[in-house]
Amino acid sequence: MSNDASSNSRERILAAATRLAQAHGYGGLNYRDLADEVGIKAASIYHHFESKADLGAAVARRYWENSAAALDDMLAKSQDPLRCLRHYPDTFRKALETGNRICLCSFMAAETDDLPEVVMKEVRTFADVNVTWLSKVLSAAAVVGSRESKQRARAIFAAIAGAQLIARSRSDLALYDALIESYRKAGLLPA
Amino acid sequence: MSNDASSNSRERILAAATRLAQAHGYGGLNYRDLADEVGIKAASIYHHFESKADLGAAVARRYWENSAAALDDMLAKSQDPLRCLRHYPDTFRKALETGNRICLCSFMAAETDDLPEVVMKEVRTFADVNVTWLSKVLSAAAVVGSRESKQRARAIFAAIAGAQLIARSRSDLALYDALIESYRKAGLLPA
DNA sequence: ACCTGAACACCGTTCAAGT
DNA sequence: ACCTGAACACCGTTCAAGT
Repeated sequence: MSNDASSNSRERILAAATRLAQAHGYGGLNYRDLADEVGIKAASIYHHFESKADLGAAVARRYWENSAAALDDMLAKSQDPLRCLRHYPDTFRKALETGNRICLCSFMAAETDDLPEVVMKEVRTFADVNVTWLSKVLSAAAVVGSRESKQRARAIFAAIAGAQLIARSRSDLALYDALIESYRKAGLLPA
Repeated sequence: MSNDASSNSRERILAAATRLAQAHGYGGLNYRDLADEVGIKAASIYHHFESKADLGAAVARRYWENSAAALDDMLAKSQDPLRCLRHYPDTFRKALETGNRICLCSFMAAETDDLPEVVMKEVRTFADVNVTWLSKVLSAAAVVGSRESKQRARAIFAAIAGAQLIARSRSDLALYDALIESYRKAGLLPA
């Protein structure tokens, strides 16, 4: 079984750490608050993760794996790349909806100077996953030519990360929606 | 005189704190490193700023005041709103050029949950200053109608903040330039 | 006024001892 | 196997006490 006591604790640590890091960053994530949420003591976390760097890397890896799966799932189910493209901003909206959080990797991108390399690597992969998916979908929907699709994918990803960041600073979900709408009007995102 | 020992210490603390916060955030800004850069002891900082919140607010206020002055100066000197709009991304590029730093207020926007209200207030003002200036210049250059200028201004500000954040995570100045170029191609920024 | 030593609270981490 | 109390070395923050 994968659902024995060990993997359950590990799962719950990962889930709580993800939530905390989306609100406070890697630096602001602390073992005592994390342990409190899971219902164990800080020292017990070391039974599941060798170090904070190890935990941070596992959290970020999990984050992009889930994102990649959700995006691929959306595309497989709808078979409509343009529709997928219209729904892409929703995945970032959810973080704001849930306690005004932001994308884990956006926060970690800001923390570049203080991030262990094992964590940084996963942050970069999150961006790669998003850009690769967007590029494929942009091409399939014929929004841009295949030669420009990666460029445009990067621009969309960066712009949405920025919109999420600014909306968080105002705790204003409507601002996020307005920014996405502006991107559509301006031509960055397909209407 | 404004250049006596007191104001010099204060100035040097502000300057060093700004640089540190652009790289490590408000949470990652620490008094010992800050004091080392200024050549005093950590406790001495409290003679110039009542608390870390007070210092953070002063730093952020200084930051948007300087930005507002620089933007107004650029517009007054060139008298060419379209030219100003083309140079706007350069002001964010400079932070990346200087030790891969990002906009102080972008980092602080991520830290929303852990920021004292006095600091948060200045962070919001930085965004307001930029959006107001962009809105005015967009209108003057007739890039968009005056009714849509504020919407577009917000979109440009958010997108550039995002581009800076992503470029930092890759330590890649060329990526920032490519993102700005993509924004122009897509129609978000005037070519 | 300007500065600092020293205390304080908190951090990630370790480890012997518990179940 | 999983967990914990207690301790460790360290660090950011604060304040009473110096000059």
